[in-house]
Amino acid sequence: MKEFLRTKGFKMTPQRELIFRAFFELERNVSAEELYEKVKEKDSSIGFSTVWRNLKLICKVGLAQEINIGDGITRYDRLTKVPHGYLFCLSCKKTIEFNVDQVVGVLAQAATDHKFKNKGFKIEVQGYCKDCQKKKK
Amino acid sequence: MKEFLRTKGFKMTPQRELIFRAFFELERNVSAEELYEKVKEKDSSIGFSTVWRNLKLICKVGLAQEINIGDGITRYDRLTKVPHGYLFCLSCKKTIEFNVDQVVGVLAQAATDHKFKNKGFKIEVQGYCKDCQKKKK
DNA sequence: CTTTCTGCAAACCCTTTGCAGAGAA
DNA sequence: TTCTCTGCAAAGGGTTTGCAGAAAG
Repeated sequence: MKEFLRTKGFKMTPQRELIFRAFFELERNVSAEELYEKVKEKDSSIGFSTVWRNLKLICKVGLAQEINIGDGITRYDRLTKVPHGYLFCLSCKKTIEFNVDQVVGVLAQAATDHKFKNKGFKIEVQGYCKDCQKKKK
Repeated sequence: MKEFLRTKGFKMTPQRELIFRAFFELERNVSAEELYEKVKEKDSSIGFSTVWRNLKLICKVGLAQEINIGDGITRYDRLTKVPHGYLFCLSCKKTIEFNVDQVVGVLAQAATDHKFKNKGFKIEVQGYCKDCQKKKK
């Protein structure tokens, strides 16, 4: 990781490492605020902007992606295999990734049909996850 | 339209009518700010919050949908046939709708596979539209 | 009359940025 | 030493809301 960052022109610092670890250890997407809270448990002196800037950095080097459901909060999700869709739970805000191989072809075709230069997909299914459906009952 | 709103418990006013007209006459999505500018041309006394609240109202009654590409600006797009995908131009911010009949089945299946209660899709292809590609040259 | 709507101004709240000092390389 | 990084605090900037008066039904 340290090497990876170096090749991109960034340095490694204790805070950075802490933030990266916390982010990648989580199995769900997080907002800057959430990750900040999580990281503060281990280093209470860390600043919010440091977390925020590192989240942006993670996106910049291509390891995560911002997602936005329109509630005004930007969340960050790990970018693994590309591309993939999300099942976004409107209740707990967790995302479940799913394969979209069968879909991208259709979308790429739609882009081509309109002479549109494709730069990326965002495929989202909003609803309620298994767990949240149970809780509501 | 007036009748439609009445059945939902809302009143019709001159401002409301002006805003609705302006919104539906536009062929592209708009931000609250953009629609406000547009509406002010016809009635300069109208307030921004009136426009904003009516845009929310249009969404509430199911005639439009908020879209969000992550630039911090909420845009509103007419909801015609359902559902449909967007080609979203990162340069001019316009959206081009396209048919997603072939895709929704796959997404619905993904939802079912995860016991996820589907409440809506958001299918977006980000990139550059025909016109903006030309301008860049 | 009663309830919703409007316009203004201020409050909100998450996101960004400026800066000076600290820390990597 | 040089350049990036951090923490704090303040600025930004779109989104919401409170309120009193106006208007619809």
